[in-house]
Amino acid sequence: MDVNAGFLPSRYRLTRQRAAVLRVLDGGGHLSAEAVHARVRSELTSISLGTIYRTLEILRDLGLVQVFSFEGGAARYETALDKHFHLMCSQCRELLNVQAGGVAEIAGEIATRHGYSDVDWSLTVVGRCLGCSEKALTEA
Amino acid sequence: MDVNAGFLPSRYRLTRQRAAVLRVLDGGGHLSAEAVHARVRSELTSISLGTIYRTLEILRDLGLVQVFSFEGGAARYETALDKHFHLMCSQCRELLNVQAGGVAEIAGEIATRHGYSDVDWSLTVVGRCLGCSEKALTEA
DNA sequence: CTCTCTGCAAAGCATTTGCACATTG
DNA sequence: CAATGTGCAAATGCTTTGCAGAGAG
Repeated sequence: MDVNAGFLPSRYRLTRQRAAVLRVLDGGGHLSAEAVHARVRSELTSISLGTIYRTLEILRDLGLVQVFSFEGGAARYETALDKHFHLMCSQCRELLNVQAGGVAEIAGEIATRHGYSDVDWSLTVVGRCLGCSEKALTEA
Repeated sequence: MDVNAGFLPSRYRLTRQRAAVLRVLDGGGHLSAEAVHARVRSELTSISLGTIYRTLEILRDLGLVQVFSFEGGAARYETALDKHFHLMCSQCRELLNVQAGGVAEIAGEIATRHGYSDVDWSLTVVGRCLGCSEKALTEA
C-alpha cells in the first residue's frame, strides 16, 4: 500500500511513527494496540503506546484502518479491506476474515423498515476452530 | 418470569439481591450494570455495584441473561429471549431487538465450511434512528 | 458450623488525556 | 515561529477481586 495515500489531502502529517504503524498493519492480521506497539518498537524503540492509540485513531478517521471490538479483550486493528465479517475462535481468539454474502441485504432491509439511516453492520461468528478442537481431543 | 426458574437445579442461592436484579431486567430494555444498579437500589439501597456484576455473571451462566458489548461504552444486559440481533442508534445508542431471518443460515454455513464447531453469531446493525435524525434537522 | 454471599475498597486492564518538549512545514 | 506531533505519566471508565463480616442451609 502507498503509505502516503490518504494523508496528503488531510490535516495530518505523515510522520515516521504513523508510517511505521501503517506498515505493521499492512503486514496483515488482526492486531491489538499492544501488539502493534511491540512490532513498531523493533524499529522505533521509544515510541509510546499512547502514540499507537492516537495513530490508530487517525488511520481510522482516514479510512485506512478498521477496528474490531469484542467482549473481554483488547480491540483488534486491521487495514481496511472490502466489507467482511469475522469468524472468531472462542478459545484462541484468532480472527479470520470472511466475505459477506446476503448480510448487507438483511441489514439494509431491517434498517429501512425501522427508518434508520447511514447504516452499517457487523456480523461475528464465534466457534471452536479446528486447531482448538484437536487440542481439546489430545488433552482429554 | 418465575424468578426461581433456573436457580433450583444449581449451586446458586436465590438471594434478595439476585431476585431484584432479575426482576429489573425483566422490566425490559438493554441496561448497563450501572443502570441496573440504580434501579435495584430503589429497593435494596445498600447493594453494591460489585454484587450487580457478580449477579449478572451468574444469571448469564444460568442462561437467564444475555450481554451485548460494543465499542466505547458499558456492556448492556437483557433477559434472554429468542435469538435476535440488535439495531443500534449510532448517536443515542438506544438498542432495539430484531428477529433474525437468514442470518443463522449464513453463519452456520460459513462455520461448517471452516470446520468450526459450537457456533454462535451476533449481528449488529448500526445507523441513525428516526428520533436522532429529526433532532439533527431541528438543530440545523 | 460450614459454605455461600455481600459490601467495601482496592486492583486491573484497555484506552484517553494533559503537559512540556521535539519536530515539522 | 506557528502548528502539529510525541513521550511520559497520570487519569479515566468499566469490570473484577480480596477480604472480613453477614446470612443461609
